[in-house]
Amino acid sequence: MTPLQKDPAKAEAIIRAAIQIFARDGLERGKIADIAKEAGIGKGTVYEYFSSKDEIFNAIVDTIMGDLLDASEKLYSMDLSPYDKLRTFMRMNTEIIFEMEDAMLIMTEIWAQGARAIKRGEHASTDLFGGYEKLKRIISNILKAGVMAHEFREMNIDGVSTLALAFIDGFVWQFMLNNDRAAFDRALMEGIQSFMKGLEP
Amino acid sequence: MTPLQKDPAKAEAIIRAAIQIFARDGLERGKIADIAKEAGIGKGTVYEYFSSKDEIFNAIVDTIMGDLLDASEKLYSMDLSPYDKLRTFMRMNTEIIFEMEDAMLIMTEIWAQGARAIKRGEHASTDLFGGYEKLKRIISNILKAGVMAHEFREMNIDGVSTLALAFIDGFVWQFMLNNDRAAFDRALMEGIQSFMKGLEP
DNA sequence: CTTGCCTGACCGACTGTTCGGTCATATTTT
DNA sequence: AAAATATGACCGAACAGTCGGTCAGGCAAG
Repeated sequence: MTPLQKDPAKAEAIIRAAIQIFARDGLERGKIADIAKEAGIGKGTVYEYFSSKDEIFNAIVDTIMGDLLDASEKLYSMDLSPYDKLRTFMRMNTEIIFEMEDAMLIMTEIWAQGARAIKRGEHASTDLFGGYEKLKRIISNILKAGVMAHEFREMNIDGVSTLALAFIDGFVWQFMLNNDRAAFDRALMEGIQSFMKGLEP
Repeated sequence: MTPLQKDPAKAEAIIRAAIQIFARDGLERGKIADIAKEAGIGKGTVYEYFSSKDEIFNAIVDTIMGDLLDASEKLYSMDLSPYDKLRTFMRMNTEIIFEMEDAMLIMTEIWAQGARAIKRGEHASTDLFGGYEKLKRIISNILKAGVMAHEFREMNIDGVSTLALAFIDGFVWQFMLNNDRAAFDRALMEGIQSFMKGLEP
């Protein structure tokens, strides 16, 4: 449904261009014409690959969330102690998202859009929330294993996994403004340390 | 500059209506006409009080941020131990924001808008970031006092205050989706506990 | 010739902002 | 007190600009 067969490389190019344009101009102000120009194709061609602007949003979410989930699942299946796994999860996801600055700006708007839709009783058109739930489940599993192994204290799993995701999300956001990579790394290290310390038995 | 003299009550009514409409439809899709209708006045009258849509955004930010800062500063000046002060700060702000659901949806979009502007080299038109800095400074001061009093461990103040704000922000966001107040309270309690534990000496 | 991708001019819907005019109220005049 | 006048808050029709999406024709490949 999303990227029709045809030339998959072109579909990807459109998505890349769309991420750039939407990050610069916002979801509403970002013009299809600009995306087409950025991708080096005609406006009409965009509609050969995506039937509407909304569908481009969807494709962006799928791409980004896919990347994030792939990395997380790969990490999850590695042979590490729960403690190290969680620590690495936090650091890795924060850094991945930080690098994807453009995408992050877009995801935020899409998230808000979805939240509004849900408030209205409709269901969000994108599957952003589903991806988020999957991430949360991975964290929950790591936490459970850690508690079982007495590496972490007893805890309300749901509360802490919420905290973990809040951490990642909020952290990146604050550093999106002042692109000081060194300060980011320093604060991230301190933040993760503090977070992990809060889980000790 | 913002609310002209005229009838201050009407300016407030416009802002209230605007928050409602923008939260429902988004910043771009939210129509001035709808705001006017919601406020029970004519479309043209809106422009007697605010010279543009952007200025309404500004007024919203000032209102919300003002409330948040007032509460925080009041708490800051209370006679409590740094530990209790921080604990209360976290809980209070999270709850205030949670209650202001509508405003939060809007702030997020405005934040993204500002981040894009900054990325482009312009400066954000709203003063959202300034308010955020003020909040951060309050937290930093509490933390410093706590370290001094040996209630908290030695730490990178900036990293932890970033973490604290990330906590509040991210936490509320996740619960905006499933309006389960009981679950929110449970997770919040666990989250704060975990956070505070991370700061112990 | 046929097929099918590609294109950009075009259409129509939408909405922020403007502006000339209305009218309730306040102020001045008689 | 009543009439005349002035004020400015209020209004919504009209304007002008913007864009998502369409489609008739171009072009390349087989």
